[in-house]
Order: sequence, then C-alpha cells, then structure tokens
Amino acid sequence: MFAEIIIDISSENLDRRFTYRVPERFENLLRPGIVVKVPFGSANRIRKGYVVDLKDQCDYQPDRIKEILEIMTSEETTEGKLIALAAWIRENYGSTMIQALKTVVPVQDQVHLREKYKLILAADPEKAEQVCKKMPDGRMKARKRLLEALLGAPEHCMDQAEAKKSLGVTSAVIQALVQQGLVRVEGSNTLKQYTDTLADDGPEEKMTLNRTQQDAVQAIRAEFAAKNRPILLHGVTGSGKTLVYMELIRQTIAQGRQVIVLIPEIALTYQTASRFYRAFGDQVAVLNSRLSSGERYEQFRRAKSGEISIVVGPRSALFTPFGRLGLIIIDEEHEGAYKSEITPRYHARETAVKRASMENAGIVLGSATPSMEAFYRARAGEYLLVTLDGRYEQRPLPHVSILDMRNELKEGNRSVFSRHLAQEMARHLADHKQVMLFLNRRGYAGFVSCRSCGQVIKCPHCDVSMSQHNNRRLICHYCGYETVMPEVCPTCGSGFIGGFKAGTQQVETQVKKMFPSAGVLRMDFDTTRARGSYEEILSAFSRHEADVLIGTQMIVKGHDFPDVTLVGVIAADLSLNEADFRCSERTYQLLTQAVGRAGRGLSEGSAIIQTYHPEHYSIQAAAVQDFLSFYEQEMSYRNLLDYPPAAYMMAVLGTGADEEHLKTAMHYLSLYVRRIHSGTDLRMIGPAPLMVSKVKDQYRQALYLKHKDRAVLVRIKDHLEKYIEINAGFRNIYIQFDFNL
DNA sequence: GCTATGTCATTC
DNA sequence: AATGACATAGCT
Repeated sequence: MFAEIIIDISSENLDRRFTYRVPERFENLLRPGIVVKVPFGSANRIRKGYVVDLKDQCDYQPDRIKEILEIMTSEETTEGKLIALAAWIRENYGSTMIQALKTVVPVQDQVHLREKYKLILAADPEKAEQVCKKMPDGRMKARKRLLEALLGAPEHCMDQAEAKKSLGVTSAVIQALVQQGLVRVEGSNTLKQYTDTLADDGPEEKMTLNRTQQDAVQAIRAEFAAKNRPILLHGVTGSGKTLVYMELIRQTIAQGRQVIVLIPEIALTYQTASRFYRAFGDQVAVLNSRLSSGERYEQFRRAKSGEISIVVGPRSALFTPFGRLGLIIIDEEHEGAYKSEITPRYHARETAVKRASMENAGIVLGSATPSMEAFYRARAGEYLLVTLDGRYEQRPLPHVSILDMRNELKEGNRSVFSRHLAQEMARHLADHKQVMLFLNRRGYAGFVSCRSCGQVIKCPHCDVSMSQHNNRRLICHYCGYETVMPEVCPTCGSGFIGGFKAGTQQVETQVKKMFPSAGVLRMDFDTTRARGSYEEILSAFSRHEADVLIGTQMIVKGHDFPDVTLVGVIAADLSLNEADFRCSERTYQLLTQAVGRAGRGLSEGSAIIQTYHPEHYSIQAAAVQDFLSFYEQEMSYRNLLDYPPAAYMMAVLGTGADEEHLKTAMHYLSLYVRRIHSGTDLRMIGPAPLMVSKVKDQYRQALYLKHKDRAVLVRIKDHLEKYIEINAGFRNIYIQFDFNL
C-alpha cells in the first residue's frame, strides 16, 4: 500500500505529491487528512506531511520509495472532502497546496507549533569579534556579514530565514560557521497555554417565533428540500434574524446533523455567542480568533467525535470537521472580517457556499445590509432571497436628519459640530439621556476635499478618491495616476481645499469644552489597546457612567444601549471618500448600523448625519433604510467600471525591499499579462503603490485585473505563477494573488 | 590551482 | 527547506 503525501514545507517546487510506502501496521489507520512523519530529501530529515490519497500501486521507481515513520494524529482528522476544499481554495485564491491545507486541516502540534530556526552566537562576543577582525578583506565576506549582524542583534540571536534573506547569506555560510563553533542553530518551539472559554449561564432562551419569522423558516426549509440554493436572509436590525437561525439549527440537530455558525468577530458579538449557549447548552462550542492552535484542535476533536453538534466562531470555524454537516449560517454576511488577509486570501462566504454544496448542506447568509456580491447573486437567482421585515415589537425607526456642512461653513461655523447637532446634544443631555458620536473612519483618511462645495478630488480613470502624499502630490491607488494638489477647488474656486482631518481626540476636547459637566468616554484604537478595555468601556457606558461615547466603528456593532436617544455621525464623508471602490457600500452599512443604535430602549431615538455630500445616494438611502434604492445606484457605478460584482477582480500584490526592482518587476508582469491575453475584455490597471506603500522596509505595489469571467483570471494567475517561478528577476520579490470577491 | 561563495536541480 | 553537484570570482 502507498500513500500520496504533501510535505509540510511552503515552497513552490515542493508543492506536489510524494509517494511513500505504508508499513503494514499503519494500513488500517491511514486516511486522507492524517498527519504523518516521513524521511525527506537526501539527508532523510524528518518532516511532517499530509496524507492526501491512498493507493495500491505506485508510478515511481520502487527502489527509491521511502516508508512512513510515524502517525502524528491518533485518529482521522479530516475527511477527504476537506482536502478537496483545500484544493479548491488553492485553485481559486492562489496559494500553495500546503498553505491551503494548513488553513483547512486542524493540526495537533503543541510541541512543533512553530518550528522556526534561530541562529545564536555560540562563542563569546569578544572572541567572535576577534575572528571577525582577522578575516581578510574580500574573502569570507558572507561569514563576516553574518557574524557582525549577530553581534549587533539583541541577545545575539536572529531568525534563520530572515537572516538569509536580509543578509544574502546561504546555508553553506551558516554551516561553515556552525562547524567553526561560532554559531548555533536552534529550533524555537513556542508553547502556548490553553485558555478555557466558559459558557455564560443565563436564563434559557425561549424560542417563540412571530408570523414573519415562521414564514421565513418555512421558505428556507422548502428551498433546502427542493433546489438547495444558498439563502440570503435580509432583515433589518432587530427583526429577529437570530431567532430564525435558532429554529433552523434546532431542526437540523433534530435530524442528527451538525451546524456551523460563523460570526464576524467574537469580541464584537459575544452577546450572540452566549445566546447560543443558553439555547443549546453544551452541544455548542464557541471558538474565537485568539484561540491557540492546540485549543482549536481540541474543539475540532470534540466536533469530530460527536461531543458537540454546533460550532460558533470566526471564519476559521468554517473548517470544523463535522461528519454530517447539515447547515452553515453566516451572520452579518457583509462584514469584512470574512475575508482572510493572509495567503490563501479566501473569502469565508464563498468558501462556505462551496463547502455547503460539497457536503449537501444548507447555507444561510444573514444581514441587515447585504453585501453587493450576495444581493447580486440573489438577484441573478443563484441565491434565494428571504426578507424579514418589521422591527421587533414594532419599535419605530429613529428619526434621521441629514445635515449639510457646507451651509455651516457659509454661515461662519468652522467647528466639527453643526449648530443643530450641538443644540440637540444639549437637549438630550439635559434630559439625562445618552449620546453617541460616531466617526466612521478606518485607518487613513488621505483624501482632499473642498469644504465649500464638498467636491472631492477623484482619479479620472478609476473614479475613486485620490490620496494625498507627502506634501503636494495626489496619487490614485488603483492605477497609479499622479497629479499635483490644486491651490483652489477646481469646481467652485474656493480656497478652502485640503486634506480632511477629524480625529476622536479632537472631537473629545470639543465636547468637553461645550459640555463641561457631561461625562465623556472615548473609544478608539488608542483607548482599547489593553486587553479587556473594549468590554470595560462599553459596559461602563451601558451602566450610564458617562453621558457621551465617542468612537470609531467599533462602537456601532452589537451592544444595545437603552438610554441612547441621539446618535451623531460627525462626518459621513470620512468613509464615503476612502480610496476604495467599496467605500459607498461601507458607508451605507456603517450609517445604517449607527442610526440603528438610537432608540433601542423605550424612548424614541433620533440620529443626525453631518456631511458635505447630503445628496449622495448612500447617505440618502441609509437615512430611510432603503437598501434596494442604494443597491440599484451602487450597481450602476460598479457596472460602469467593471468593479465587483459586475465583474471579477484580481489583485496581484508585489512586495520587495528594492523599490525600483519591484516597480520594474511589476511592470514586466503587466506586459506579460498583455502578451497572454490581448483582448479588450480584460481590464488592467496599475501597477500602483498600495495605500500603505511600505511596511517594515518592504515596498508594496499592486496590479488589478478585471474580467467578467472568473476562470479567465484564474488562468492568468496560473500563467503568472509559472512566469514568476522561471524568471530570476522575481527572486527577491514576493507575489501574492487576491481575488476581491 | 585553491577555496569561499553563489546557483541550481533534487527531494518519493 | 536542505542538500549536494557544479560554476565562478577572487585570491595565492
């Protein structure tokens, strides 16, 4: 008997199967997905490998076949189905098979958690320095470089792979130094401790569905029984989506099948998670993104052995090895957290749809503000749209007013607060109500706008905001188009043009000045750095220990604050003008969420949105919670420029230490793309520097390709991978692919 | 001609 | 990722 094995080394040229002989004692134990130890390479070093397939024959010279040494997992860890899913991920998102396997297969390796080799100075520093000096010029350059670097490094210790790359030393050099007794190589095994996630015990969740919710459950059951398309469950905040999930889960469990529930981020949705505990008790396991791989493995083992039937967790929970998976639920389907930021850059929504179809399970995508992608597919009949309308217990939607900031400037008010917002705040605070002020900013606001007419400088080719770069240059992060920042507004001639600045701290000082007696809490990246401070601030606010909460998007998720009656959006423009084709979509989502925060208690709430673009469709639509009208207008923009979901889009991301080298390499990639695909049906933009164009001394550039047919992009990706592999010019450049699904 | 170093194919 | 075979630059 022979086993096809993939070796656990992430290298392009090892990304294929190797055949090993299976010793008789293992014959009944091996299955695809099992992790084994095998001798590998000329030195027969022991490596970890994944069994991918088993067969009776081998098509390789029998005398050169080696034997499997040991089984690392005591039981079957994954079904062949999960390996097939890994293969699909590799194919669709561009990564090595081993990277895809690692994201999919749970590996128990407390000891070999991360075997990174470290170089440590073995001799004492003085002696090493002497050796260094004695080295003649010109000879033993590499050894000298390495020794000097080690002497300068903290604790005389460096990461091997990093040292090789940054110093340009080869293994031969390291080996020579080891033999001289000057350097020691050590494997650093990072042991992580187990932390236990404990169940909340609260009152048991009662499951009484109202008419609309029952109808939704009925419609979903009917679809599962018939065509089993993915379900897009569209329900406004507070319409009781969770109750629908619960009922579907209950029915699935009753059939003896298992359920995976994906939530965007456990920290933000702990309330949701504990509701599941209350409803289903110890049948549920809740995973979170900070879980050590050992603990994740433990939970996956429990899932496999049937101890639990429901897993609630972030995107990685999608790979829970359930044998009889019956249902996948993705809550807040539109959230960005479902997109992986590391290779393979899979999207949990798309991957979940794939897994569900492979295992013949049902899948429900739920959201109050569906992603353009999901709604587009629902429109096309690929998904079934089920709508839940009507707020829970008939609570009215808050009253929303849109405030034109251009008038404020015209009338001499240059503060970040409009007079209306200031008055309203005073009124609500006098009533002993709470106020939330929201800055929908994420990361960098680099755009330039006119405070007089609201005009934003956009790229003439890509229709996204241009970003301001050191002093007076404006650059488009999609195509690389550059221009000089104008002195006056090109539309109205006003001199009030410049970078848009508004920070939470600035707002905080203003509020304190205007309302000296009010208690103010601020929540942003700075104030939540410490562990647990996030929950602390939110619970302090919900206990009404402060009157005003100022924060970025983290304050609009989850949490109900019954005493909040006024929500102020300081500048909707902050997210509206991001240099990203999804900025309108995100603005609609953020505003809808922010507005939804007001009036969750008994008293009626109101919201004020300040903006320089009061006429913009995403602001107008969010104010009245009209998703459909937003969708139609946003789609016409996406159609015009072939942005997803109107077409598929692939980013080719390049990283390198030498900026010029990276630029030319990316340029050659673009030429190569044109050579293999000359048709006008393919739109290519860039290469251009990324928003954050340099990280840890590594420059970053991207090339974007758009095409109606995804298969064409995948084919180009495959060609590019080969091209990169055989061209020495890409040796020092790291290329990744990203499908902006 | 010798040696340290770089390059490249190979790995079941 | 690590090895060994081979090529080559810079020295004696």
